[in-house]
Formats: sequence, C-alpha cells, structure tokens
Amino acid sequence: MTKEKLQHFLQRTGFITAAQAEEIAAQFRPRMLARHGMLLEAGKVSDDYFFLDQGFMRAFAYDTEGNDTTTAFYAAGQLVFEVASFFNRTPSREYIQALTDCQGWSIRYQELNALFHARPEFREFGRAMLVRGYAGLKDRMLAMITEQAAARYEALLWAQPEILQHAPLKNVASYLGVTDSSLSRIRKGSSKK
Amino acid sequence: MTKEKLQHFLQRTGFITAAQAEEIAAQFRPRMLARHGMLLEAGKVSDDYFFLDQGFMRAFAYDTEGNDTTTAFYAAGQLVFEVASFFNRTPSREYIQALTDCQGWSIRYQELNALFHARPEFREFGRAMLVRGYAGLKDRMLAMITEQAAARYEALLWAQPEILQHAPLKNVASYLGVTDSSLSRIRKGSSKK
DNA sequence: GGCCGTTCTTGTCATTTGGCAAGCCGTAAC
DNA sequence: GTTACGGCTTGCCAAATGACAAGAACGGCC
Repeated sequence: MTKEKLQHFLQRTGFITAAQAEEIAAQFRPRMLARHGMLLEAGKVSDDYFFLDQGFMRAFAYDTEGNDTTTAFYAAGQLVFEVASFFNRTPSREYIQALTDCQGWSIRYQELNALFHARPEFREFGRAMLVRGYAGLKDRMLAMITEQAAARYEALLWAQPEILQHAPLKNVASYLGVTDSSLSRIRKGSSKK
Repeated sequence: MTKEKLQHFLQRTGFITAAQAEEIAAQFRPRMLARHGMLLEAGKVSDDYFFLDQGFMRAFAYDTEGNDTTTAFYAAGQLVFEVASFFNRTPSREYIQALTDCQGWSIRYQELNALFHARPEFREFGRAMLVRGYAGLKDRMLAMITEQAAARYEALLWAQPEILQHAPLKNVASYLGVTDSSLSRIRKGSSKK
C-alpha cells in the first residue's frame, strides 16, 4: 500500500502542494484493522488521526437505554477520528469499528499537533476538515428535523450508496433515526398499505 | 460596555493568559443589533466572528417547503457565527437574528486569520471553539435520534432555561424538531390524555 | 451436511406526532 | 376605544413511526 491516496487527499483541499503533501504524509504510519476490530472504544482517548485508505467503518454509541446507535459511516478516502475526544484529550463516548477489513494511515495527537505548529498549510487543512465535518452534521440535523424518514433514506441512497453495500440495515436504520422495522418497510416502498 | 466579558471568555478555555486576552480583545470592535436585526442573511458570506455580550439571538434556515427552522440559540457569553460560511468564505444558507436588542464584540475574517497566524494560543482557542460546537451538535443529534420530543424539551428546559424566556415557542419547537402544536401539548404535560 | 445465531422482513396493534382550523389573548397601530 | 395581527392553545382526525413477536433467509462453524 502506498501513500498515494493520502497525499492526494491532503492536496485536494487546495492548501497543500504536492511536495508538502509528501512531507506531511511521511509522518503517518500504516494501521490495519480486521473486520469488527475497533479503532476506538468508549472510555478511551482517541489517539488516531486516521486516514482510511481501504475498507469501511462506522462510529456508534449506546444511548441511555443501551441501544446501539450509529453516529457516522466512513468510506475509503475519509478521515476517521472522534473530534471531541481527540482534541480535548477526554474519554470517548463512542466506538469506531471496522465493518470490513481496513487499512489506512494514522498519526498520533502529539505528532499532529507538532505538525500543526510547524506547518501553517497543514493547520489550514486541519481546520478545513473540522469545518467540513461540522457543516455535514448541520445538514444532517436539518434533514432530521425537516424531512421524513423515507426522504432521508432516499437522500442517503443517492449521496452514499456504498453504505448500503457494507453496513447491516439495522445500523443504517439507527443512523437515519428509525427502527429497523420501519426502515424495512420504507425500503419495501409501502411504509404502511 | 467594557471588554471584560470578552476577555474573561477568552481566558476561560485555559489557552490564553490575562495579558494575552487583553491584547487579543483589543482587536475586536463593538457591534450593536436592534431586536429583529440580522447579523447574517442567507446568500451573504458571514464576516463577523461575534462575541455576544448582552442579548439573545437565534439562527434559522428555510427548508425546502419554506418552513422557518431554528438551528441554534445564542445566549450572552457565546460566540455567534456561521462556521461553514465564515471559514469557507461561501454564501450562508442561514440567517442569524437578534431576538432582543444585542451588543457584543466583532472581528472580521481577515483580522481573525491574521491573529490566528500571529498567536498560537489564539489558534488553540479557535480550535477549541470549533470542537465545542461540533461536540454539542453531536449530542443534539444523538438526542434527536434516541429521545422523544417530550424528553428533548425537558432536557432543553434543564440545560438552557433562558431560551424559553426570550424565544417564541414556535422557534423552540422547530429547534426541537416538533411542530408548535405538539410543543404546546408537551408543555401542557399531557401529550394526548 | 446440520446447527446456531444474527439479520431482515412482516403482521398486528399502540403511541407519537402532524395537519388543520377555530378560538383566545395580548400587543401594536390607528 | 377598535381593529388587526401574531403567538399560543386545543380539538379532531390522519399519518408516521414504534413495539413486539414470529418466521424466513443467510452465513459461520463444527
């Protein structure tokens, strides 16, 4: 596995040149996860700023009743880490789990911070990643409030069809904010009839 | 109006000393808004990194059916700006509106960026603000999925009772993801009988 | 191959929430 | 004062979604 995808990902934001991307990528180490392996567990402090090169992952948390609720899905080519735990150095409430065998590139908090201090362009990149995640979550929240479950499912199908190929439907259901039974009926096309 | 609250707010994150806070705060300019005045309108680029010293505000957006949906409330002592529009320099989808007469301290994007480049401790502060907002939104999303409307209302009442004193209930309703009729029934205590 | 556990679907019924429309009430305008 | 408007509540009914349980389908494992 080469660092090609990682370098390309760094460049794509526009803040980082090819030469810089190579130097930055050099700081990342390979990280593998077998299917069902955990990148992060609740109670621990997230210490991987992880670029997913191949595979598929999800984040989830248990609510007060003990229900497993999916909070995010990650396809190859995305950054995977728990923002609050990683940057605040606090125990995570979430788990991050490999849904397939995964490989990617990882850097620890200390190293990332050193890079941020040394490289203005990488700081910009880091901020852009935070902003992107934040904006995506806001969109999802707005949809949760204004769209019905069936419409949210359709939108997901359109925007990230890969999810349906890798994640069990019950995880998709909790991500969408419905029960697995309801999702099953939505998929059938007749939510009642 | 003095910059006392702003300076205190800067210090409270732990990254910034009193002396630094004074220097940083010196870069902020006063900004007033009459009740119903707009800090930001959809289509424009957010260019105020605004510390709300006194007053109460809300952010909202129109969904595809034209419904006014409240996306956030802001009490005095909070930072008010639209993250994606401000940092990406893209047109905002949201409005930010004064619910009461407001005053606070504002800095523009260019100036903020200059400060970020010049002052590592302020960068840390800025990142902490992003992370805080992100984490809050994640919590809200989890509650939206796992808690019923009545429970979400109770939680809001417990965590931010000021909102109920300043915002019309229909705004609170859309923030919670319910209709104003439903909120009315929830408040009555008997969501049906 | 046969067993077992998980996932997914489906039926039945209850609960939650929404859509309307009417009415009440307070405030602002004239 | 009277009028007009917006905000809030409430009744009635419909739609959306959940809870629970049974059974089919599938995959891993011995």
